[in-house]
Amino acid sequence: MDMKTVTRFAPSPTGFMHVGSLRTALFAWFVAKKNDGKFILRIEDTDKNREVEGSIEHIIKTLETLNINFDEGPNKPGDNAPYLQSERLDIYLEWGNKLIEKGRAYADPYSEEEVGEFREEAKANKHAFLFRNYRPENPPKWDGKTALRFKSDPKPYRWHDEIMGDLSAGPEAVDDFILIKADGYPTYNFAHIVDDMLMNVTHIIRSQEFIASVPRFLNLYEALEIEHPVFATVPPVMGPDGKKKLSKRDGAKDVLDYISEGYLIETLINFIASLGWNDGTTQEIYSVDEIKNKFELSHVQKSGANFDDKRLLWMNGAHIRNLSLDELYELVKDKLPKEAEKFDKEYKKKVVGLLQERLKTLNEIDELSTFFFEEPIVNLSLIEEHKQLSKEDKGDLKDWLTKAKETLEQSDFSIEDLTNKLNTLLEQTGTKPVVLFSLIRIATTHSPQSPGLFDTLNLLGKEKTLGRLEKTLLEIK
RNA sequence: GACCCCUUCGUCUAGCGGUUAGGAUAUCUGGUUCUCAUCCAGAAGAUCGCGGGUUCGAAUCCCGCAGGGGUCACCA
Repeated sequence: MDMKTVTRFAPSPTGFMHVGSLRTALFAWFVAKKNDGKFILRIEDTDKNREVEGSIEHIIKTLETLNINFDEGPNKPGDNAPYLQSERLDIYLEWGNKLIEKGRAYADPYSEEEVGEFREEAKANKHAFLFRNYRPENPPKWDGKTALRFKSDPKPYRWHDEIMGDLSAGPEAVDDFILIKADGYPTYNFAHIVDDMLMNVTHIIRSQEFIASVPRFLNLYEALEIEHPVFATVPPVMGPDGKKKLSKRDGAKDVLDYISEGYLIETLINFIASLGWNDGTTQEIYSVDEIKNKFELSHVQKSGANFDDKRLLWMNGAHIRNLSLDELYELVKDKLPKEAEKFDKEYKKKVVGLLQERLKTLNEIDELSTFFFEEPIVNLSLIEEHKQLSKEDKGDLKDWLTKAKETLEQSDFSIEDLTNKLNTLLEQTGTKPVVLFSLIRIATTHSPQSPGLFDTLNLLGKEKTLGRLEKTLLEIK
């Protein structure tokens, strides 16, 4: 018997993937890969009304962008094809008929409206609604034009969940539910059980909205005379207010948006995995491979976690700093200012190197590197609003800047020489570093922030530095 | 109305009968010749939701309660 671990991610094609759905996919992927198993992408498209066009492609694109590679899926057929439930209708019919033969399924003689009335009635009497209380005595033979309903065998259940632990529920949690809808499509409740069985899925990793349905699933597994896979229920990801599940309405966004905003794949995976999972140590920053190797369902938190984007931002900076210069350059080379294309790769790489420890997102490279590629517009307000420089006399400032220019004219612009000459100037002018260095820094970058002065001047080079100083001197009256 | 699950610094979390309740982030302070950031050092921040028990001893085990979340669809 093949005991290979098989997990699946089974989204419905109703839109993009957000943080919550990505986490479920990630955990399933980790379980498969850690155990050298198989990861399947299955699309649960059994509700035509809710389907959003293009979302299957979008989900696949998301998984591929994040390198969450599945072994089988709609565009990667294997032993278990097809992977769209809408293409497996004959399979569900076959298994539905088996249940009819066993006396465990029957044609639902009621219309949706009639069932709705039963429900209202139960609600009015403050009772829990159970369809089985309305179960028809002699249901008609099922002709496939009405709903096929499961004939439940109510009983209490105790079961184990790899994350939630030991769970239990009474017989009131077991009811007759629809297996196949009047339109011929199966419900999730039926289709996923049949598919997981046929695809040899060993672990069902799903979000917690299904936990209340497990007793009904257990009853169906029994009726089908099959063993159920390992269950693992992932807690919800909450919105920033911590009140409710993160939803699109509360600002949950497309995971791909984070990529286009300059977050790294590694950050996203590290961050989302850390929302509920840890390895018991104090480590915070993990590579994807590390998580894959260390991941354990038993170490997943039971309670919901808040999505805190400040922590995400910190983690992104940490991952950016862990990158080699070559890796970082490849990631940001297309995000540099337009003018950067006029410069050679070596220069651009040096700019990226100086900015690496300052980046929180990749996209910040544009704004932070502008003055390395474009001639800045002289901005004296940076001097006027400077804590120290604003206290100095304008004439003195002009004098010091002139002397700085004269000094730099003599420099070969190596970091060593720049350091020596500017430190000497510091003594000659009797100024403090905060005054002289800030002044030169602003006069050459006209930017509220930059890398260190010597690094900046060294990279800008003599010609540009002197040109900018001259331009600034002309503006100071 | 019924059923189920959850509850440790603001946030993410460690902890699984004996800890000064640890780490990270966020916040604040100081240092790193200049800004921003990094890095380093430090501060503050949790009566472990509340109330009972069991025990020599409980954040950890048991029972209530409260708060939060989820489910009760011909949606997944």
